[in-house]
Amino acid sequence: MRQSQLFTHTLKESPKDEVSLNAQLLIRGGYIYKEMAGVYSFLPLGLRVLNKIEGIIREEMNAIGGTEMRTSVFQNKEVWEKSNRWDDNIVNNWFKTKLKNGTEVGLSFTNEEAYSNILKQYINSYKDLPVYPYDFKTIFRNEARSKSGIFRSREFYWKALYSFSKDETEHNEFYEKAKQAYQNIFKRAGIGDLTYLTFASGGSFSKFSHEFQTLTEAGEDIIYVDEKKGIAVNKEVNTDEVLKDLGLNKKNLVEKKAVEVGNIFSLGTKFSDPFDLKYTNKEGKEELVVMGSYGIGLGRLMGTIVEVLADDRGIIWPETVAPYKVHLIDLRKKQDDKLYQILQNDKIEVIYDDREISAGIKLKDADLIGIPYRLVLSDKLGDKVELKMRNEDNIKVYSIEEVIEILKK
RNA sequence: CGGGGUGUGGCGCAGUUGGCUAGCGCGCGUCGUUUGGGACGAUGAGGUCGGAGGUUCGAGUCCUCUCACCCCGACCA
Repeated sequence: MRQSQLFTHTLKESPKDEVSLNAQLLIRGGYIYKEMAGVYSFLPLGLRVLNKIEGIIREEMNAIGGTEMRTSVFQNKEVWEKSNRWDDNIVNNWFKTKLKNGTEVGLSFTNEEAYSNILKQYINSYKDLPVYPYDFKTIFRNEARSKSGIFRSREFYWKALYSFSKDETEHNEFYEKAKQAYQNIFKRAGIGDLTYLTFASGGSFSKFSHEFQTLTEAGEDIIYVDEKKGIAVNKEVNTDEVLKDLGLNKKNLVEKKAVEVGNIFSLGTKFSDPFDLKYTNKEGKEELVVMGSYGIGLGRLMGTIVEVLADDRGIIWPETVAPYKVHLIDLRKKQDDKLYQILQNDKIEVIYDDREISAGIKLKDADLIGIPYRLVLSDKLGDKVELKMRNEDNIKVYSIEEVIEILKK
């Protein structure tokens, strides 16, 4: 990508209606555009990051047997009445609209009903289980108040997987796998060290649900972390009884603010029951399917990475989610695109700052945009090229051949 | 939904007890000089002050209504 072709440009100052660091940097860097409170469009750079995150999640979900599909955004009132979640008095954050003929439809705010309803048609026998369908899609929640930049928005892109298992044992087996997959995701996204498996309230079918909470002052949640054991409990379940259950000692817990980047929980038969989602077991008897739910908000994850890793000069993307691997900056009087072409031919993702503007602006922009490898071409370097990592201070000079070898790794 | 605050060129802001042609910085166009950390000079374009109504000789400034945005709280499958 030639930066001269990128229609976005950076902002020196933050828009006044954004207080949170994640939204400030993402807007200043040209990653997102605020449409209204709690609603953001993703610009070219932002979409690339979102796609990278999606790729990581997809790989991890597929690795544990997930099968990707796409549920509709419009939702059928009758389906939701089965689980008693259509009524606005019960679920207060629905967006609803009407067809021309007056039929009410809802806009997805979660996916349990859609999946339960669809899978009912395909699950008949124990031979059909277990299955793990999931999707990425935009969902809508009419939050009373959106806040914290892209942490809590009214429209957001998420991944939801639902597990359909024959019994508790089979469910628990998958649940543990999912837990591990989630940890892989956050590790690969560069926030593994700050993300804690956190015990939270479980609802009617299990003692606990599990949240993945990333430590940051920008978070909305309070958690209590046992750093040695590497786990945490959410404030909402931080009681003596729970701590005893988990074998945690109050003295080892530290109170922290955190943001929930993912959560998984066991649903038991909460949905299979109202949807009459049953299968016939080996003995010819009907049994209810045991379900689980596994969600991640991609925008929130993206915001969290920004929030946690940024420095005072801008964003610092981990290579795994960066929009490009390399930011090539040409400071020479006579610019040419030779190195850009070489990088392109070697399939190294590169954004090339070919703009005819001052060196200072290019360097400042590179820091703000936060791409991991920075290559600088300059008249004072001759045929050599300078390499600097966004998250390091030292600069090294290499020949073109050498730097290509490094970047190919 | 309760409380507090803010709306003035693309972005960030100033605008006094109502008074003349609404300013400043950044950004943008043109010319020239610059070229390793958001360069400098000259010159130019761009706003009708969130919206509607009202008071007044006169409203960015006062009043009423309204919309949007931000913060705190409540809420958060």
